[in-house]
Amino acid sequence: MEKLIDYFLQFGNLNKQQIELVLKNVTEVSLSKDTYFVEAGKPFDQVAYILEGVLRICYYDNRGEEITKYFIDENHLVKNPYQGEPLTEYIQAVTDCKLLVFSARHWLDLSNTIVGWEGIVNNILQRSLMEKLDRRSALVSEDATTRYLTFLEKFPTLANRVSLAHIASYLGITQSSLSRIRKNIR
Amino acid sequence: MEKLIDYFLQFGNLNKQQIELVLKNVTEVSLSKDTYFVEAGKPFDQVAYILEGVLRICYYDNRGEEITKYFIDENHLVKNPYQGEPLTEYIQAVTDCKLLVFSARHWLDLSNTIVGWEGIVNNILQRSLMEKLDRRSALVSEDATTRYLTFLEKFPTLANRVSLAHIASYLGITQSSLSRIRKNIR
DNA sequence: CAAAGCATTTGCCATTTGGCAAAAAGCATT
DNA sequence: AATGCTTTTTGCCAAATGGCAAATGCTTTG
Repeated sequence: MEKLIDYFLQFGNLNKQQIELVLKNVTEVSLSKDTYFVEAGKPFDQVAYILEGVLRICYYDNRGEEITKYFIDENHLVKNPYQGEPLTEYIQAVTDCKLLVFSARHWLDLSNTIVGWEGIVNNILQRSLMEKLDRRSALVSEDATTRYLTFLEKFPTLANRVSLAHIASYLGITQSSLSRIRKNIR
Repeated sequence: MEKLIDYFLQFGNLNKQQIELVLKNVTEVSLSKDTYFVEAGKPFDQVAYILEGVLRICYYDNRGEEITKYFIDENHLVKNPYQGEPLTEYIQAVTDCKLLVFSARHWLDLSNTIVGWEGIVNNILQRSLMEKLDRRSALVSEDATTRYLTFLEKFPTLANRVSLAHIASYLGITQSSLSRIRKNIR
């Protein structure tokens, strides 16, 4: 649980009481590999913090291809960017996961009780959105090999835990191309 | 100026006094085509609303290629996502522009005076970040022709106002490829 | 241990895109 | 109308990537 608090403290201050309140409002949840945490079209009002494991956000494009928009790994927050509206994408466990989950009600309690909570959270979300935007953006202008190399740099721990197919669908290349690229790199 | 207010009202309520305050804090600024509004490495603490024209956010990748991360056109807000820190990218006028600019001080005044201002603004920024992320993301898995076609759909008014080179650098393809694609589409 | 089921690699070939340089087209200025 | 400048289009060829199917490798399960 300490990880969770450390995480929030990076973005703002919390006193002891506030920290206790946060901890009181959270529940540990396990997800096994390949399970969907949330499905497109369904509400997603909880907020989750990843303790262990990797999630991916994905959707199907108009040709029916499954596309991974991004991965989220340990020590990151997962929250519906369009609060209150149903999710438009899937959130799937790529590995077995342990999450700390705030229910919608508990999260609301935090917002109402902790002065500055919204600010802290907005800060977190904005930064993580920027990061994702930057990563996705960079891919657009890179060739396939560079895409994979920067992926390795940015997510060194993911390469071994995530299937080729998922990585390929994140990088926007075919699985066989990715396989060939990996061969050529060594 | 009405546009500016309408824009904010989409995301939250403002009473007459608050609206007046917003209008009092804003200054009209003109930018001519190709001018940099802000340069990488410099502080960018103002907030701008585009009345007319198109800006682009761009940077140089490690091969020195200029990359357009996104375009921002009329009736959108431009703000440093990392408040207080210098900008890491360039903001350039792609056409002649008319902006409404809030200085850092004036913007702060609004935050301090208008209850809920931060909330409105966060809402705006979060949504626009999501939109950009979605657009950039989609490009990753599309082929060059599809990239251009979806660009046309999403920014129908931009195609005629922005140079081929800029569009190509946004789509992540070469200028000549783009030219060929346009030929094949008709 | 064998069989079944996935995940990954490979081969072969078609298609797409890039690189580079020249030509053509557009535009503004005189 | 002629000149110079920038943008866009083309041609030519090389390189990168995709599509598809078969082969190989790995893991799980009975």
